[in-house]
Amino acid sequence: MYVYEGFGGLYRSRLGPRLLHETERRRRTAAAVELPASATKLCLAVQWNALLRRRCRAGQWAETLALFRRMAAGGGGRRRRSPEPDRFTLSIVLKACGELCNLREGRSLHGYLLRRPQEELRRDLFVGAALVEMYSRCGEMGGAAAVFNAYPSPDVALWTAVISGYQKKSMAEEAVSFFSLVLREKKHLNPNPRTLVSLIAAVTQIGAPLAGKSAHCYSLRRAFLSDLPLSNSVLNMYSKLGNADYVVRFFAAMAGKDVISWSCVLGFYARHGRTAAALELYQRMTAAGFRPNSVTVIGALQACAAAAELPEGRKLHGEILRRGLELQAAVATALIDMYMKCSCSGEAELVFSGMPTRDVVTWSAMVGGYSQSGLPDMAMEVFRRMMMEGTKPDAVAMAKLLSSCSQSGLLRQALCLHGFLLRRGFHRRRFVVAALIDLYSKCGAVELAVGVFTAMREKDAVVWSAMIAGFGINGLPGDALRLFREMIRSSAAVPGGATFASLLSACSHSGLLREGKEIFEEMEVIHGVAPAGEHVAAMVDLLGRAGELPEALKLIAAARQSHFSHAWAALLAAACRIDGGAAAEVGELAARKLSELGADDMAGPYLPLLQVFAANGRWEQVGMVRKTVEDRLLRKIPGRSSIEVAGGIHWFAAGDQNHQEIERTQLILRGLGAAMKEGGGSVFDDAASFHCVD
DNA sequence: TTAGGGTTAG
Repeated sequence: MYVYEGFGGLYRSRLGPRLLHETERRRRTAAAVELPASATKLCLAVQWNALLRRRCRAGQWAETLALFRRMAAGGGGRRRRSPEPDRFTLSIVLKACGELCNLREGRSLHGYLLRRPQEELRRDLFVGAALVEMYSRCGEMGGAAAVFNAYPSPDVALWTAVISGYQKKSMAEEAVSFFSLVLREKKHLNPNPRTLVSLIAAVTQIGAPLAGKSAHCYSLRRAFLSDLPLSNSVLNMYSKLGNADYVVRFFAAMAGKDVISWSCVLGFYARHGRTAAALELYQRMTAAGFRPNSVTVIGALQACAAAAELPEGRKLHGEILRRGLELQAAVATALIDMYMKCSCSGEAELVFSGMPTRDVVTWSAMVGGYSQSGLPDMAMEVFRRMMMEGTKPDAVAMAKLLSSCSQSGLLRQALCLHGFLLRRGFHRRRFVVAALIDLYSKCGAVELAVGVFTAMREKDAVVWSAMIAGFGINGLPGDALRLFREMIRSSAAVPGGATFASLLSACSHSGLLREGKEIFEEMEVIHGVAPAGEHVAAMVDLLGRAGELPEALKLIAAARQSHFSHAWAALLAAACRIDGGAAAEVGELAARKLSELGADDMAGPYLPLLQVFAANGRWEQVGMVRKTVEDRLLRKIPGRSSIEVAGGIHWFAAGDQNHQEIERTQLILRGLGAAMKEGGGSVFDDAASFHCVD
């Protein structure tokens, strides 16, 4: 007797499946149907399994479990006779429990299994793997390891399942130690390519390149690298642990490559700013006949975004539309990000509005995009819309919003946001705290920034650097240097490039020449941070402000060529602040060097040069520079200042001669100050939060 | 079993 799902329900037939008519077969694959009680009493476990498997394959996990409950209850018929679940039943139902994160039902199945009299079922490694998978998916890794340990002779698949479970639950250290423990204790077990894939994924997560290399060597010795997923894992490991040489060599040596291998290297280039190499690889890949998928185009879009390569980005957009990849939220988000980074907010908005569904990542890309475009009000508006439409912000969205608000420098807004993130528990995330410290610092509320900094228990280099920078931008270089010393003395955080950039900038703005020189030397010699363009520029600025132009020139001569544009621009700016013929000559030299480097596409550097020539009465040169600016239609982005008064924001252009407006504002401020004194207003009501942009 | 969207400090 056979039981089939068919049109209108379930029916019995004495015919075997081969004799069923084709249309009947089609009906069987139709939507799942409710099981009629009368029909089920005759079912055997095999037949139940077929029904369970069908629901399982359709991803109908809840229905799978419901069906199993009916099976356990004897199908609900009069002669309640429940068939004995076999290894297939158990593994299907355990999978459903895992997918639904239903630990209770999974555990009860495990208990049921242990109570079964059949020894072979309890020793069945197939069921064991399903149990491990169920516990892993439910995040109950103790249970998964216990299943492994309970087996008298576990196999490599069971071992791999536990390692993979740990790794997928971001317990990479545990994955590696479980691998080592079993390798030591169970001599009969040898890792297979799958085991190594999970191990290498864990090693990559931890960021342990030595362990990664050793797994690579082991795979070589066992001749496992013909396994494409394994060699892709090794490639990914090298690409994440940042060794460009290994990535290129390993990729070149790979006998077989697939779209994953190509996408992995493409992503590596994009993440490391090697945008031309990334786009060239994309061309090579398509020329070699590989079809780019969503991951590939995301990598290529990231490269375009990093290089602000709008024409390439637009071409990719066309390709994405042709392949129908824009429906994937990840692809559309990468497109939005690319357009935003290429200063095309209009096109980003078009992509955004065409998306069928948006998640918090998409919204954050819009918030971040408007922030980068210098439109903090738009960023706030998008954030509000996101909240209105019921998408909850995550830590990244908060960090982006905070960083956007730091452009407006509105203390009241900062206080509101601080309250909001305290209520939602984001204050525990270090990168959010760093953004908050930065925000308070830019609002001029350095004491509030210090409060946030002090309250953070485990500070990383970013948090420390944010506070150091906060002191610097508030004209407190002594505090910045003191905090840096404290960071070195009392914390395990390692100062990075940005830490030193903040310190040098703090020294430069306050003219602390000796301290700046010490920091610059200490940076490379003691802390092993090679000076980047911004460090050289800050140092040139510091020397230039102190009038030590020859020393600044020496520093540039010793710098790497890639740092030249930063350095000459800094020297030009510095030279313009000094009177005298020597300064004018150095300024002229710097402008010429910038022109040779092709780094003079904005009018910015030319304007101070005009001042230098004018101050020295070199009118002929003034005329020449002016002509260059006019001929090349160069523009300078005008600076603006804002002042917050009683909730409203007043804007001024830099160098605004409209004294009446300024005086009026000052009057309002004075009036407000007096009113607040009378009313005993708190600092949080302070209307005089002042900020300069540019 | 392998790759993948928006992260923070100047």
